[in-house]
Amino acid sequence: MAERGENGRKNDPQQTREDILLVATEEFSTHGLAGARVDSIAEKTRTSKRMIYYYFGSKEGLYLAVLEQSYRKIRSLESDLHLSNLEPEEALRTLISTTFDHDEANPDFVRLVSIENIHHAAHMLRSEAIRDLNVSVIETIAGILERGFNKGVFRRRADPIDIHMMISAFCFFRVSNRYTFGTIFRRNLSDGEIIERHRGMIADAVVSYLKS
Amino acid sequence: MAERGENGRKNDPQQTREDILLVATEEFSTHGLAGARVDSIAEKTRTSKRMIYYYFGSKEGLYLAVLEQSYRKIRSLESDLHLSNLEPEEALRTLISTTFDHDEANPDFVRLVSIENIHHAAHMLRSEAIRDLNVSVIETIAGILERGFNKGVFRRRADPIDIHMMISAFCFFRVSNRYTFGTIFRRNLSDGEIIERHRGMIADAVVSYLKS
DNA sequence: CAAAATGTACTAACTAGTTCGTATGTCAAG
DNA sequence: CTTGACATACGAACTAGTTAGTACATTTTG
Repeated sequence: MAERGENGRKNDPQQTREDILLVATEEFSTHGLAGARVDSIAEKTRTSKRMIYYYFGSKEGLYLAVLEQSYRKIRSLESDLHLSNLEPEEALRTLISTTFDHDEANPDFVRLVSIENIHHAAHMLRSEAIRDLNVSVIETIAGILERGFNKGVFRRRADPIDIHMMISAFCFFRVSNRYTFGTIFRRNLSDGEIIERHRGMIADAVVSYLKS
Repeated sequence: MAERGENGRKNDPQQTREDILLVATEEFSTHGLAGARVDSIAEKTRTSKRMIYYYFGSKEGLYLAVLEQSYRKIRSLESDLHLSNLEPEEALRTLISTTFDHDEANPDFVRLVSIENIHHAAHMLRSEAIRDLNVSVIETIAGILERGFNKGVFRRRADPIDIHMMISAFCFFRVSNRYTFGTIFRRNLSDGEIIERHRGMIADAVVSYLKS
């Protein structure tokens, strides 16, 4: 296949694309769409600006590709959790922990979503790939709520999308607003002890809400 | 004082400043710091770009002034609620409703905070005015939690900052992530019915958490 | 008059996107 | 298997348009 030449260049389109996307993700997530610099991305890449336009057409095209890739990553993680054989409360707690840990581990993703919201989700609207990832979580939650209610564990009939929002809000906010919140309240939300406490807190809150 | 001249110009520094700030708030909140255009702000103002630099020194200076003004507005609203003569649960529910309605009514503020987080709260750090607005809410919440626990209404001893975060997260997220969330789940979070449901939901969740 | 407030027109620097030319891979024909 | 033609992948340097910020002159106000 393609071996590393001594000095001469080596064609490796796959690698080039991925390299650009990786660098661009970082750039967009730390500077926003308008703040990101194509030249800056190009420099940090092992290829040139020419290639960015060759593969992605425009700065916006690149941004969209970055966004799509980020969403694609979650979708895959989300699927294989096998919660249906767990007790409702246990299943819910597991799902919450997973969401919590995902956001905590992927600040870039969180920041990109924030940025996309500033732009009124205009790019997301144009991407079918992104628009079609509603399914799994909501169905999973709906199933858990249903089982829990039937078993008498949950006394409240709640809307699964609302529950998902409640979970997302907490997990997302901790990461998205880490800096302003941390500054105002002099608290480091990346601190291990606080992470542990918060992970339990959101789970307890949701569960007690459903039980009340 | 200063009257509107027929055609000639009229000096009105106060008004000029405010006019610029108003326009700039809108511009920064919809385009972000880097995306905002000084020329665009100038055009929408009844004065010129020269004045922006005369009063605010630079684009960043203007951005900071916008941010400070936005924070100053909440601080004032927050103070006069007189919650200490209400029953703990009632006081908490009132506080939550207030936060909820504030965020719902001030999407510009929410967006500015999101933007500031993208910039790692770098500007906020440089503004003492903003850094010093931690006090009131936390003390208020601490008082409510204390009274509630002593009365036996709340069974859980919770950290007031954590509780504030939980409330903020929910209220903030509904506004900050309105577009992506709305797009993915085909749900309009500005819908009146949903607003009502969510306002009750976050209150119930926090209260049931504290009671559990 | 002096200081504060304002308008007009300009500039230096930056930045998204392009032009032009070159190297590399591949695949069919010899 | 080797040649050569064609498509794909790539680099360096350039450009046209934009944008933050300024120089200079003028008017208002106390």
